[in-house]
Amino acid sequence: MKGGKGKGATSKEALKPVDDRKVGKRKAAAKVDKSSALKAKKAKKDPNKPKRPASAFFVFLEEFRKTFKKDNPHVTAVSAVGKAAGEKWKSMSPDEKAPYEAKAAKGKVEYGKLMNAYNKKQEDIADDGDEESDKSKSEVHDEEEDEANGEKKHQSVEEEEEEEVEEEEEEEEDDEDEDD
DNA sequence: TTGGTGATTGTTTAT
DNA sequence: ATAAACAATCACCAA
Repeated sequence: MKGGKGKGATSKEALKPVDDRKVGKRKAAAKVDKSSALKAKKAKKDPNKPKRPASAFFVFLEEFRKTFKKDNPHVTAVSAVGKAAGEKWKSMSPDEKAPYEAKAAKGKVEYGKLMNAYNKKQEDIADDGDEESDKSKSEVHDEEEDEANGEKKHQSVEEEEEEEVEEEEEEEEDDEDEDD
C-alpha cells in the first residue's frame, strides 16, 4: 500500500462547521454581501448567468411535492414538504435515487455548456472593464454554439452505474382533466 | 403591494 | 480543500 488513496488532505472529516440550519437566511446575507460583487463598480446582474441545475434531491423534491401535496392538500408550507422530502430522501435506497441522480447529472452537463457561454461573455466584458453602452452595439446574439457543441466536460464523468438504469424516461402526459 | 422567509439536501463556485 | 451560497416552492406577514 504505498500510495494509499488517503492523499494528504485531512483524512479527518472535520468539515462541517456549519451543521445546523446553515446560514439560516442566506438570502439576507446575500443581499448584504453585495459588496463582494460590487466591490468593483456596479453590481452587474448577469442575465445570462445560468442558474444552478437542480440536484438529485431537488429533482426528487419536485416530484415529491406533487405527491406530498396530493396526500396533504392542506399542507402548503414549503418547510413541511422539505422536511418530509429530506426524510424520505435519506430513506431512499441508492438505486431509487439513481434515476434522480441521472437526471441531475444530465442537467449538470447542460449547465456546463451554459457556463461555457457565460464564461466567455464574462471574459468579453472583462476585456473592456466597464461593460457599457458602447459595447452594447456589439449586441449579444445567443452565442453559444460551436464551443458548446459536444464539448466533453473535463470533469470525469464517472459511469459506475453497473446497474442498468433504464434511461428511457417515458413521460406520459396524461391530461389531467381539470374538473371544472 | 411587494417581497422576504422558512426547510430540505446537493451541487456549484470562489478563495 | 474548505466554506459558504444558492437551487425550487408557496403561503403568510410586515413595512
